[in-house]
Amino acid sequence: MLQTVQKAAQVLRLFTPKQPEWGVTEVAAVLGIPKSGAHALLRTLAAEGLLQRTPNGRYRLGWSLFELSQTLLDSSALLRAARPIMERLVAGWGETTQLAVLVDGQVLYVEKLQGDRALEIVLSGVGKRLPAHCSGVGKVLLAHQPWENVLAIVERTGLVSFTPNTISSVEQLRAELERVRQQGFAYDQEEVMVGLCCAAAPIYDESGQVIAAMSLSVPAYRFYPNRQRLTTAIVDAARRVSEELGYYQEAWPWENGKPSRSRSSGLATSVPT
Amino acid sequence: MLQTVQKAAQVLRLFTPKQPEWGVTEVAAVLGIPKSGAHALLRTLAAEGLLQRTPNGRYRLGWSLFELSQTLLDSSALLRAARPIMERLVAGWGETTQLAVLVDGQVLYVEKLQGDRALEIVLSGVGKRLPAHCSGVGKVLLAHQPWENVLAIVERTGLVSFTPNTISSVEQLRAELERVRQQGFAYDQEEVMVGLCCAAAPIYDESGQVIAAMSLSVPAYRFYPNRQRLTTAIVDAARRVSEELGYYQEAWPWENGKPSRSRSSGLATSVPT
DNA sequence: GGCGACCGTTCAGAATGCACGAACCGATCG
DNA sequence: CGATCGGTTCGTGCATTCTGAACGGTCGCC
Repeated sequence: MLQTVQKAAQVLRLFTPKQPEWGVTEVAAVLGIPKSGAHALLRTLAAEGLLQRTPNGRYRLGWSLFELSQTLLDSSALLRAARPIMERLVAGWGETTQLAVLVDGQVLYVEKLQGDRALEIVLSGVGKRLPAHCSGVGKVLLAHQPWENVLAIVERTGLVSFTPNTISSVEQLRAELERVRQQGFAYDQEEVMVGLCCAAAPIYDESGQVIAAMSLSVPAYRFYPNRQRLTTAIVDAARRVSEELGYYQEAWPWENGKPSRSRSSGLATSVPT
Repeated sequence: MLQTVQKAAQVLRLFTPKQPEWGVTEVAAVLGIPKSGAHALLRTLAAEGLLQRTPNGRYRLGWSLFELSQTLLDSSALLRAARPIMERLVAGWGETTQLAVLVDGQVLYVEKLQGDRALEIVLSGVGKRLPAHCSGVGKVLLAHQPWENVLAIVERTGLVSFTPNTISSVEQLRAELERVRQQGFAYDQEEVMVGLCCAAAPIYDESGQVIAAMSLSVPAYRFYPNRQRLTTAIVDAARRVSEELGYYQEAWPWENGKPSRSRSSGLATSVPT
């Protein structure tokens, strides 16, 4: 694990919408490294285009990151597969649908399509992160992680409470994740914001790994009466995306680890690399 | 210049739309480093979320890059300032307008608004790179670089010819950049694609540095009759963006280097090396 | 207007962490 | 069933990075 690269990545992660500009001294202070080291990191990253210098000698994120991100999106089967299905979902329900992945133990929202009946959800947004324990997509994603990973995440970030409904104990979380894994979907019942609910379902890639989660966000008063229909809608949509990605299940919510390969020999071999 | 970080950045740059997936052995071969080294780089980058693993053990770009890119866009005054002005430009002319920056000696397109009268320009596109010597925006950006930088870029990448009009000699380039710098705008007269022209102008930040370029792309048969009006339109639009960014010029296309602050002792003033 | 504090940058010595090649393991294909 | 290819691991020696102190420019305060 090359520590120099780790530190470089740490430096990149410092740059947030709230603090998009950093100086050598600040970085050194926050990371607890000597100024000269921080300087070397920043300077190298800037030379590589991952950072750029401001007129006053400080640093901001560089355009290379934009290029890399575009390459990622361009080559990402996930977004290509999910977008049209999300559009149909929004057209049918008029609610907001979101697509998210797990990054570093947190939920990263990758796509968000807003419906005409939808209320504006300010907390989540494309490119934004949220803790995983409180949202529908977060619980889906955590549920398909090894429990030891989940524990490590929780120990690192804690279980921040957004509303009285937010999961606040590890035991509660363990039970909830178990349920989510078995039933194949998750609810967020006003756990991140009072009055806001959502139903979320996992998206599998061709190897059976859960790589993303999709959700329909609905105001509470429209959620509870329609829970069943919402659930089937999001589960079905997520299943269609998974199939688009090359995941052909025999029995659906079954054995989260590696379902294919050994089960019925012929099937897994037909998957193109 | 931390070489480990340099190599990590090199690895990231390998991932392109054409080859979005790499294995350890390939990376080691292309970079000329031992497999174990490539493995360490890839593994670390993946652990940091800058790469992700595919089901078959190879590597693709990771979602962290998407997050960083969104942070960059969110905090970028350039795009915020340019977009509305580009929209008005498109509304007025019905032609395509583009915004580009210089990354690593090449033009990186950052925004592209297509007009209703416009022909589809396939070569350029958001997140795509092109050589700088052949496009309007590229010539504008090069013109405001120190000539030694330009030389280094040309020596590294050569002067690829797209059409008979493409600049193909260093002397030709030097003269053209000199003209562009003095007149404050550049034309691309079918230099990248036969039948396609554009007019481009520089965008300055508050310190007087050229940080981007804007262009109007027009089919040749509409370009030549309207060249004068196109020129004033794009120059004016770019000037408005610059002013939005805090650049208040006294006399406009004048003294490319560092106009404000100090006149005589001006060379080493703003950014120390 | 001059003094001081702050910040980015440079430098040289010291040890730590990376580079390297060989060996391991698992999958894939003939 | 064996051979080849790809990803992974491991231990050692050397070079690279880390460290802390000093430099020089800029800004703000007195």
